[in-house]
Amino acid sequence: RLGFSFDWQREITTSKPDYYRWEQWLFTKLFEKGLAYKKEAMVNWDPVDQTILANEQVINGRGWRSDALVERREISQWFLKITQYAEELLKDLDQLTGWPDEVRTMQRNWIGRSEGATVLFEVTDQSQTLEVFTTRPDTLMGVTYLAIAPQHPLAEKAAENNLLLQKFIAECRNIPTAEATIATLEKQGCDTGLTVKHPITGHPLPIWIANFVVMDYGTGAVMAVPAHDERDFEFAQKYGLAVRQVIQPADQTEHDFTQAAFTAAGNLINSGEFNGLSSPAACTAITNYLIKLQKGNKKINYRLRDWSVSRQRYWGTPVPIINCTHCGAVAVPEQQLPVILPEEVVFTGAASPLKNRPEFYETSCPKCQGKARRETDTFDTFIQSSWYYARYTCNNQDKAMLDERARYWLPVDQYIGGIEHAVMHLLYARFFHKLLRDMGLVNSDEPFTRLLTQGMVLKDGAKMSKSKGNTVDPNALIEKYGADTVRLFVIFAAPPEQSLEWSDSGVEGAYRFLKRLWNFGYQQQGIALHNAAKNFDGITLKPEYANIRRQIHEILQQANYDYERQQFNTIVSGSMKMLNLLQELANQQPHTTAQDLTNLQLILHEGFSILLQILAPITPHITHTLWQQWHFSGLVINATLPKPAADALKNDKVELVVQINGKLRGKIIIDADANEETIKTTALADAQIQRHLVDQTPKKVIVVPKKLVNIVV
RNA sequence: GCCGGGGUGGCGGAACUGGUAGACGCGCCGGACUCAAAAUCCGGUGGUGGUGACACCGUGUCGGUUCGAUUCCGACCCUCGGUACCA
Repeated sequence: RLGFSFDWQREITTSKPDYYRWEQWLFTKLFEKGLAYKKEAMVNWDPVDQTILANEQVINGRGWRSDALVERREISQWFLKITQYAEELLKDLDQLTGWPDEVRTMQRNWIGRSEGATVLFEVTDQSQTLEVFTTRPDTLMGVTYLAIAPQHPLAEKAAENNLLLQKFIAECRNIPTAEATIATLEKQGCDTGLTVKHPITGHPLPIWIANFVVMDYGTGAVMAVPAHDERDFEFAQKYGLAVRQVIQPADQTEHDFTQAAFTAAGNLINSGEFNGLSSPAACTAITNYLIKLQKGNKKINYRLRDWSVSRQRYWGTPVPIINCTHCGAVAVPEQQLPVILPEEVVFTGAASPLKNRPEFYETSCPKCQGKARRETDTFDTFIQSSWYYARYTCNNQDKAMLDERARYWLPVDQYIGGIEHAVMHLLYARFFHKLLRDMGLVNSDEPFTRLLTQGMVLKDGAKMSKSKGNTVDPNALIEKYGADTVRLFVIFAAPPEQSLEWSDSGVEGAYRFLKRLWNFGYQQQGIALHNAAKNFDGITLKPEYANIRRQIHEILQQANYDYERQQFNTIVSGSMKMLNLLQELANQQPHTTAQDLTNLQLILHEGFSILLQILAPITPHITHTLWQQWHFSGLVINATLPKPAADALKNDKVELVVQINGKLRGKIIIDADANEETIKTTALADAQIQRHLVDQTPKKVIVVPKKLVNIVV
């Protein structure tokens, strides 16, 4: 009813096997290529409800329903190797010029490429080493301790005969997995009693377990340089660990190391043979030295982690894997796909019902034919949203995931979605597109050429949602005001990227405008008959008419620009201005000479056609009817927005603002082609300006063509 | 915490590349029409002072650059989105 144009023949349902079978098929191919693999990962475990919780379901460290303290648990999960595409996902952001800059920046930061080095520390009295990654090898001589994650194998080993450590590690098990929680945690640590040897000096350094070191980033261990890293500094202050300065600020100023770390680059001191080197030079020198000692290497590290795609939930695409005690994880053969999710299941309240359903999980190994167990995990729903755009092109293809139609249509010209999808969904979709490309299913590098991220709809300051009960039913509004009013209001309320505050009185305003438009169209209909075949060739308008026609074309010019930059709300305000202008002009008709009436009506005729064309995409129904009533040719919906006429935009007089010291003090009207000297003289001679300049001598006069004159005194 | 937005009249918002702050609309005030109301039309509407011409202040806060800052720079406050199992 709102006049949207959906092609329902292309409808897809991601929860049906004819859709999800293809992502099962893709997964088995990725498994063969080594791009899908299994590893242990941390989840939030609710010990009372005996279930895995999403981060959203953990509130202040407790389960949202049971209120029990959440525990971390390590379980085996399926991952896709998105990190193998990290470099390309990063590099290709440069070619996405049709995307908002902030989205590209967020993705760049999310991928988080950093160049640095790995350093190996030998653990004293143990035949093992501890590897760390650092972006600041120049600070190596300032390392005073090492910090490892509570889940690090070395932490567990150190705790074997240490009750204090066991207690600390146990406490850390109650930290939820969300990054925001970990990052805002009070920093806490515990000395393991173990030490490592500094790779260059051989000095012993203590190893601490720290609650803020995460296993997922780098190696789960960091070298701490409290003098030159804020977090290390805070930790060292708290536990009385040494602070050793090795970087001197480049401007030779003294830094107070009792207050804060000095984190900028500088020149090396207290670093033996590396003294005097600048930070960048030292990074290279120290890394090379470590390479020579075989105690380190250059390394590019990414913040981006591999994508965990298994979920221990029932409603989803079953992971197409069979676990065999002899053969390990085996992909379900193509001819056995899809693995259909049973829909008649019994919910027990705890684990996924698939786990209680032997007829689902009991199967045989495709390789050795022995007894085997089917995976009961399902896919993350981000998988479904990562390729649906491609499936629209060939939703009825039952022999393949995609066909030549996908290669014909893709990439998507214009994609629209909420800003909340700026990173995850859009990064996963880009990743999937590259996977599909590498399998020959699509032939472009990126899925979406242009991206518009729209804002949320708010009511009474809060996000409009069913759960909050603050929704507005569009049907009631369409019933009362019609589809065009609803469309116009929504477009007029805010630019699409901004959130939109719903207001009922705003709807009234939109309705009023359309009524005025309709009335104008009806009252002035007679004009259409006499002007259909006419144009402005050879006609000279009197100045006030030329002025109105110029304003009409200026609005048209602005509308062209606004459609281009997708700022639709100002197109509506432009249309309102234009109707005001036309109305004003139409009201003059009874008081006009016969000679002028012809020209006046010609302007109205042209102006109304422009107005309808500007509005057509926003209010298609009313403009369609008015377009026909006025006998304009074809259908307005097929018309392309006209460009402004050069002769209409021409203006021989321009208004210039006159400022004194940047303050508005007057205005002058002057010939458009007046030279700078004339402009200056006219401005200074202006009575208004003269009054302000009493007893003051201008020092300088700045002329900005077509805009203003600023007199500096 | 970190990453990315946003903050302008009573309200939604406009101001394109540093150059007239508040377009357009809502609301409100006054008027016309009407027995009256609704609808419609006309006028006014950032604040303070002034009869007035006009002056001063004003774009989250504080500071800076500039002839000139909503726009650029620095610091901060508030708020929204994301933070890898909400999607």
